[in-house]
Amino acid sequence: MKEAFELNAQQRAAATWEGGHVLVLAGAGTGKTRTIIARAAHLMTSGVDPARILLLTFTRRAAREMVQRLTQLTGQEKIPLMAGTFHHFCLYTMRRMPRDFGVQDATVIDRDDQVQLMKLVRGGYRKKGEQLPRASELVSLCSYARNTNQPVSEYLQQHTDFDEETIEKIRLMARDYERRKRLNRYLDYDDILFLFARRLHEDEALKSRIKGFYDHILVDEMQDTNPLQWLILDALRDPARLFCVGDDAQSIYAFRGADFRNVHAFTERVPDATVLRLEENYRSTQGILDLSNWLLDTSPLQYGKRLTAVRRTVSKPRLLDFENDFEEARWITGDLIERHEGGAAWSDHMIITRTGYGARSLESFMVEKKIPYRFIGGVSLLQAAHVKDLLGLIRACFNLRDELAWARYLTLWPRIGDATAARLIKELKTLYDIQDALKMLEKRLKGRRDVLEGITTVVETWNDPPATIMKAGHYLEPTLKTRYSNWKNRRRDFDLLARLAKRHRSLMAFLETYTLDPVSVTESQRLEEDDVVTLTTVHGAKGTEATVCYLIRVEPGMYPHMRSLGREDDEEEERRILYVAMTRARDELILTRSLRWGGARRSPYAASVTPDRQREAYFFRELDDDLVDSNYVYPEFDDFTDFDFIVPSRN
DNA sequence: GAAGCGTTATACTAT
DNA sequence: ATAACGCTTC
Repeated sequence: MKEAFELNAQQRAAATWEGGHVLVLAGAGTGKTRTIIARAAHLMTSGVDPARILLLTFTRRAAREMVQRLTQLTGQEKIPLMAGTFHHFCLYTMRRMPRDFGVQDATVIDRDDQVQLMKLVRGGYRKKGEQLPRASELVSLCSYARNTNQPVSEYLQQHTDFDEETIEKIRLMARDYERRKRLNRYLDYDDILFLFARRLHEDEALKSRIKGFYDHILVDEMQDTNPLQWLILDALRDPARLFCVGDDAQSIYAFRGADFRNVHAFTERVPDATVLRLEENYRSTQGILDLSNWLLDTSPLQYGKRLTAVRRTVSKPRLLDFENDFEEARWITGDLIERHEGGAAWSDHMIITRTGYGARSLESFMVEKKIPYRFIGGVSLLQAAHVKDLLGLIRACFNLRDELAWARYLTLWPRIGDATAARLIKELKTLYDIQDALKMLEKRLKGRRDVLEGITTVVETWNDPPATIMKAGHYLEPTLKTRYSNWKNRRRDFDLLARLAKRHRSLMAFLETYTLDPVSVTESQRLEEDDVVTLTTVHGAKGTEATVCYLIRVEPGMYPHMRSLGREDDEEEERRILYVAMTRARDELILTRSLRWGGARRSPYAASVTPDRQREAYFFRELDDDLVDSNYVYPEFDDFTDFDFIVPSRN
């Protein structure tokens, strides 16, 4: 094996550490990924069987990338190392040990399904005119409590303003939600971690067996792990050694229960652990780091972090002001085209947005100017309405108790609404297999061959995922055509889906993969293309970098986002979000904004959070002029051609 | 009583 | 773009 790529002294010390547990504190751009890969390579050269190394990353994308780089580095074709997210690892292990966990034929549900299911539960609790949190908020609250491993009621009492009566109601709804999931044989994201962690902690023998699988556990993005994930790591360590890498200044998932005590309290929890640091930034120019350092310095918290560039180039970030978000989008797309014509690859450019919604005008310009891009964090392919219709049919055939899938499929047909569907679903839940279900539906829906034929179509092609999708899609076409006005565009997504399914042996495995690792519509369209611009949310940009980064809509109300205002911890997280965004850039960081409205417009929060309040909290309110090159970009003359009449002059 | 239709509110981050 | 809601029709 070739010796690992070049490492500096600190990186090498971490990668070749021979002692016990390690926490590596690694600032942005200090070669965190490189060090983890070098660590894995080092372990392999030292004779560790790669199958005994567990690599836990934050996204599946990160895992794929690391394994790919490790493959290149070691020159081996296939490395049998387990690499993936906590969720993947836990589910994989539970499926591999069916007798110990009993979740083998469960359906993994996404956020949308969680909310749908909660709606059904909530409906049973709401008396007319009564105020209850919306289903989506209930799901967030329950999910947060579970990820931080505390009872819902306790969490609500300590951290929210709900009155006792409402808290009790939410507690009961949370309980019913859990029951309903079990009855439907559903696993939501939280169940995957929770069930795994619970079994490890209640069954010593099982814990020992699973512990025996690994000697080394490498954890990326430790600052964004939550208490449930810590319980898992804690159960698996000793004799396995932990190698956790993180940066508290880049913690941006507190809303999901991430707890940076997993970093701060590491040495208390693991007394024999060593803390190592990576401090030299290889990614960015000093100008980009100066602005990033300044941002952390304005915090009341002490991050104790000052990034210093190894690179010599300085290049200050640019801060460009526009008349409005259309001018901003027009300029960025124009700049991209100019750079591309000048020989730069599309893929050298990344556009970073705080919210998916905030990038809408930009996206329309990208489409209009035909710039190839993929949107990380855009609407997931599996969540598009017509795709959910199709998957409803497929899922229903696989899991008779999947009530959301049945409801979706059955109500697709004329004269079948919520009430009829609910009656049928109740009966379906008492049956054992799809043949019984067909018999029952035949009896109940006399003369409705349309509804039944869809099911037989799926059952007949069950072992050929792309064929099932194409046949089912073809079958539903006449019905869906009447429901969606832009059917032609939507129809294409079925082909995309079939193409994606080709790589999978079973339909449910295929769906599960994309439920745990959602692909946006634009991503799936660009499967074979490498040279595309990346458009991403800040959260999606975590762990990545690009030569040129455009950070759009850096406006009051956006940084910090107005929804965070008034809650100190949330506002502080917004600072880290901006920090993460800025530190993605290698050579050029271009910040753009429009100050015309003095804050976000036409949003329900704009009414409760005044523009003044948004400006007051704005991170760039008192920006040091020396840190950026600022410009106001005037609209081009040609752009004023919208008038189709002449305003007469007065003289 | 259930289905279907038109109008209106809503939009932060995501495994 | 989609879900929720209220109202009309079957």
